[in-house]
Amino acid sequence: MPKIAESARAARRDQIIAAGLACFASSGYHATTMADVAEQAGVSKGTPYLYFDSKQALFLAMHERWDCDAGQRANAAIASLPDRERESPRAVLRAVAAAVAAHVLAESQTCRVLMEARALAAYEPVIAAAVRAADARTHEQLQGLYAAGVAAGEWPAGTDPVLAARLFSAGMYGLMAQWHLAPGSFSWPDAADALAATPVPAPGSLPMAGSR
Amino acid sequence: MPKIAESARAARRDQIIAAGLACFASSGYHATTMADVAEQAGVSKGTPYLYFDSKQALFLAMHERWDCDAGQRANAAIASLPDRERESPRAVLRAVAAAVAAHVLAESQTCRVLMEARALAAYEPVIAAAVRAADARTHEQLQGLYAAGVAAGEWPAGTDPVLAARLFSAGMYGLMAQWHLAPGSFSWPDAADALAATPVPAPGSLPMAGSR
DNA sequence: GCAAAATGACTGGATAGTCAGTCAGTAACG
DNA sequence: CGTTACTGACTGACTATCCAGTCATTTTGC
Repeated sequence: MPKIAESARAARRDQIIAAGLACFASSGYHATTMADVAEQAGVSKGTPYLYFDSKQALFLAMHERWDCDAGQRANAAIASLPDRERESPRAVLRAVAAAVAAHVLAESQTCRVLMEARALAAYEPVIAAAVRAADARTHEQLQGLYAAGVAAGEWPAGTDPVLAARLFSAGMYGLMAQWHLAPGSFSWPDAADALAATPVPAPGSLPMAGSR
Repeated sequence: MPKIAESARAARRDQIIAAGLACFASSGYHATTMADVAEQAGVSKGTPYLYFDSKQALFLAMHERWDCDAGQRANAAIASLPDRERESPRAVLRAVAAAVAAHVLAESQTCRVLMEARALAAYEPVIAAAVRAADARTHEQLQGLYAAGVAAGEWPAGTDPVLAARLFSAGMYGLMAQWHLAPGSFSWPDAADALAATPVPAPGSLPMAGSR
């Protein structure tokens, strides 16, 4: 019944996603027209709608793809660690940070889309849901790492894994934003590694600063 | 010769900026029309163009306004510290972090606009320039604080003030992004304070993690 | 040969920015 | 002081353009 092989259909879908990636990354979501995407993909204006219900649906598909991609990279980085280091949550976290840094350097297009998704999330509930879901998964893994690290004595006792994970992901995201604003203005690997290695004080562990 | 007093003109300008803030914060830059802004301000569709050349110019004016506001808040927070603490760079940094946290909680509208400006900066060179300029100023102050803190022994010797400042601002920005994505999901004051109190390892101070 | 895939002209709606005209406030003049 | 001439702040209908999504038609794969 398939007019074209399943694989051909998937390939065309990928082709459109790739075109969307190129367009959205170089011009942003709003400045990109579906006609741009179609032209970039070398198909007619109607074809993308045979694979995606709407511009937003195409964007969401791309976001999902990036998410899978980044997760695979991180997992590959963990898998490639020597056994000895894979036992150390801190070493794992640093490997993940390094993998993300490498990913940002190698795949700036997909990162642009990730950043844009976050921006769009502020006003588009559907995109917000997708971003939140991706965030929740990342967060869970990070919390697990920090919790294990605290248990192993690699971070100070009393460190709050939830807060630590939040600060780590916030820092990575902020670094990405800075990188896109001023590419090359700092060393990604150094910054990412510093973030992964930084101990996070438990809240209240230091006396509250003065008035305010 | 002006038909209206200079003060009246400034008031009208402010009125339009305020309307823009409300509209851009609630709907975002692209979804907000100049007609929306005009209606919100209670003026006709042509009036905003008597005060701003374009939609983008209006947005830039708002961004500048926020920037001044935030800087003033931070300076006020520093000024209100007891003398003893004002001598301590770390205490100053924590006060600034607390001020920013308070600002985010009290003025979520302006923060939304700041976030959006960063997102727009990816594809709008004029906005990018404005954001970069604001960033550079912030960064300079933070670096000064960290440098003074290292000199005073409040951060570990060898801490790189530039990297530390970058990680702090990245963290604050990332926290803002998380807050907008899931408001109320964490304690801003705690997170901001942890960020300000965190020591940042010098790059290379720890052995590089595994392969890659 | 037929059904699905692809096409591309088309539509309906939206919007940034313009401009000819209105009107309120000011000043100059008698 | 009252009238008139003038100025520029303000208005809102208008235009030129753009674009997401549709659909009748053609092409293609099986």
